[in-house]
Amino acid sequence: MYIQDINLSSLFVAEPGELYQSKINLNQWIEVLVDCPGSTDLYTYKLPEQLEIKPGDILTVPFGSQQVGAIAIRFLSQLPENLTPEQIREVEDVVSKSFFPSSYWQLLNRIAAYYYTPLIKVIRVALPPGLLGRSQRRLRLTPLGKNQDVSSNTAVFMSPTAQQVIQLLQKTPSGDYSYYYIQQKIKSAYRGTRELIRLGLAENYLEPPKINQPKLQKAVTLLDNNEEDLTPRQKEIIEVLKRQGGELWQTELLQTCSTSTSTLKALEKKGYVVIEEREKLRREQNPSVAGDQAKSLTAAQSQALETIKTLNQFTQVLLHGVTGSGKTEVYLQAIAPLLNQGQSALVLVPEIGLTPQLTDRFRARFGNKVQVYHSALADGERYDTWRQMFTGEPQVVIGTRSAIFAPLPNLGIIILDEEHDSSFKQDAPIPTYHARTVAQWRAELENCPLILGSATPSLESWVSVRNPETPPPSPLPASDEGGQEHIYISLPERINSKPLPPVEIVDMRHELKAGNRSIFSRSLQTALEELKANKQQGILFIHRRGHSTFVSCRSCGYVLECPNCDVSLAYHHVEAGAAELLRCHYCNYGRSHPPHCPECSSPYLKFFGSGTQRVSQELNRQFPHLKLIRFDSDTTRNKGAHRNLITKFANGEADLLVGTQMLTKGLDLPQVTLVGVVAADGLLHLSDYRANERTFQTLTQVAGRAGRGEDPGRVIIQTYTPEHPVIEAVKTHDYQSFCDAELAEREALNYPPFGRLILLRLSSLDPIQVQNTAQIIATNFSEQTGFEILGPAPASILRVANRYRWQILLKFAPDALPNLPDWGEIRALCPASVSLTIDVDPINIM
DNA sequence: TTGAATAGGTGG
DNA sequence: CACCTATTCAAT
Repeated sequence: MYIQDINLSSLFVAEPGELYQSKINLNQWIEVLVDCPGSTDLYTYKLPEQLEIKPGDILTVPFGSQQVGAIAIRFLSQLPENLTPEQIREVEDVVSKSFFPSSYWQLLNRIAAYYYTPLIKVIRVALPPGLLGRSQRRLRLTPLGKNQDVSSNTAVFMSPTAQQVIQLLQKTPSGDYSYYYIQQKIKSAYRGTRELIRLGLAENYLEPPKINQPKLQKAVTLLDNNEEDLTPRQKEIIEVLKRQGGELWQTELLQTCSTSTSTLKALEKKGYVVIEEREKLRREQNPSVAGDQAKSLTAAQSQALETIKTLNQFTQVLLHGVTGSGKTEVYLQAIAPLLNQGQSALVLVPEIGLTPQLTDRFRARFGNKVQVYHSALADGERYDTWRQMFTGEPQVVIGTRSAIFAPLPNLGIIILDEEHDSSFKQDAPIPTYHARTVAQWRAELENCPLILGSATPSLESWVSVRNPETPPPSPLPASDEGGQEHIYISLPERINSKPLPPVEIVDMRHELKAGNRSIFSRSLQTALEELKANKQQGILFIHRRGHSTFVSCRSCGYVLECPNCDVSLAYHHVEAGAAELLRCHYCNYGRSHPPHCPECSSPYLKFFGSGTQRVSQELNRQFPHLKLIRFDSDTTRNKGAHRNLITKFANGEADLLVGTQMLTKGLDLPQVTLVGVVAADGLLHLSDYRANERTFQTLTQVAGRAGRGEDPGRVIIQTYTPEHPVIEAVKTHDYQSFCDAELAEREALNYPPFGRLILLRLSSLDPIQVQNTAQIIATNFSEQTGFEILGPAPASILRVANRYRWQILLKFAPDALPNLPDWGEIRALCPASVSLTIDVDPINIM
């Protein structure tokens, strides 16, 4: 059922020359992969006369009763035996003449095989959204239906379901919804819809796939001509055009000259200009940045740069640089010569919205050669950026996880910044790929270097350079020919010889004993007091957003819970006057905060646990003179909000930045001297095998925000378990000893990077059915050998958004290529109501 | 995904 | 048996 059945490796996507050849060879048919779950086979279509189609093109084809997206795979000169010409339909349209090089196809195939995902789904993540369109069955009201007043007794008689459907449709101005939506809203709606159609109140239609189109705009181009018969007004326009390099968008020209199209048309008639439609690239609007020059490097930086510059084939480099050691400058200078040689660079970062500073630096250095590509772009922008990459222009693409698929034809280098970050791993939907793993394959296929940069490398990357005899898991046999494949480069010091900030650990148990019941230790309080006096800035790190993590009744102990998930509701304090809100952080359910306990009616409801809001309130109370900015996913929801908040803070409009995880990622604010962690324990006590690693990384990263400028920094971490080895390691900035201890533990239990994991996630609305299915699958596994089975076990939060979740973890020995289960068979064990996701190399196993 | 076919259930 | 509803299957 998976793609191994189709041998696509021979599948070429052919070189340009061959294509015409093929056409002349009277290929009448083409095999395509259709974008439909559950159909991984190739389907044969007829090539229409008027369309020129080649393998690799993205198509629209009729499939059953609908139109779906498809990818052309290969020509066929003869029909397969089981098909007759009458059964074959014609390709509907060519959506995009894409032209992936063959290494790109190999990459997609490898991902499909490794992550047990149908190839079409891999293609879907690689393409910008809206290219693989599909038609939609919709229902709309006829004029008669729009004017039908159901409640009046003059109305046509109809059944209750039909009434429901027509009322739903009448609520929207267009009177138009998809069948799918109507069926979600109204149970057994199809009966009602049929009735409405019969009564002539509604009609059903097939909406053709909407596909992104290049945006066309009228452009005016100046032609060489002697300017004789021109009116003064026309001369003026020609002058403006000349000054702008002979070409302008019509709208802009009209605006600058405050003229009208008729004047332009007159000029066109006289043969001075041409007006024609040109493709306009939609790009994200960004404030322009001043240019800058390469900075001088420290000894360690130049050594790193020299090493990287000599690499001209696939090599994986771990660039381990402490926070503030200037990794970005090394990236910039490594990329510069490549661009001059006509090659492109791909830079992956954890979350682009969080790093406007990084993109700004790239823009300042490389100007418009920098393209930003990530899922938060508007579809049109994303599509245009993607198309633009095919041109082969040397460029730098900065993007998040999915940018690893950027179709750059001439890659000279791939860089993963903050490579330890877990947002490089996709949890859902499938393929559950890790951008680092994919980057390794891509760099290998493109034969270019891969730079993994981090102050706190993942144990996987660390092991791959430190113990070369234990290679990281890879479905490929390690190729030994030529050159060293893994290199370790260290930047052990901050630039300008700044020291790493000292880390003070505060034992909160002592604070309580000493009578301090505030959430801030005395030490942190003093530091906050001093902040304003010294005109310095600080960062406070809190593990959670919201106000309180749960609300409980003081009389009976009742905890307010989410009706859809097995978690307590978090309290969100909204602006004064607005309703107080309880919100579920898993399914986003919200309700108002009740005045009394729903259980015993006691009015004494108490908030427990502190989030960013609570801490902000507390700060305002205790330190009213400190101005603060809250920085979490509540306050940064809008586009550009990160940049605004950071700019405000950088301009000194606030003294303190209060926020969550986002603070740890790539902030470079020289004025920050103080970093406080309100409670380190919340991070530490998460029960999966990576909790230690993640805590170490987060704390080290957040600590690294302090003391990057002139003034020395300091870090205060509050905890109830100061003796914890991770806390100790953070205190001494000792990555090495943390690693040694952690690796020993992982090795003993065969956890990654020493063993491989595959997690099966099962979920269903029916609690009994998931549990049974999980049991059946696990039993089925137990007959096989070569791996260990952990579970089945309920997920740590059994129910999320009303779905019950169970999981089975498979652990494989490090060396043995496991006898993998037959996933088709496993899937067959799942009833339709239970969904199964296979997560290869899972990171989140909660 | 969706429409068609089919199997299973219910009331007349 | 007619009618309704849920489930399964095929699609080039």
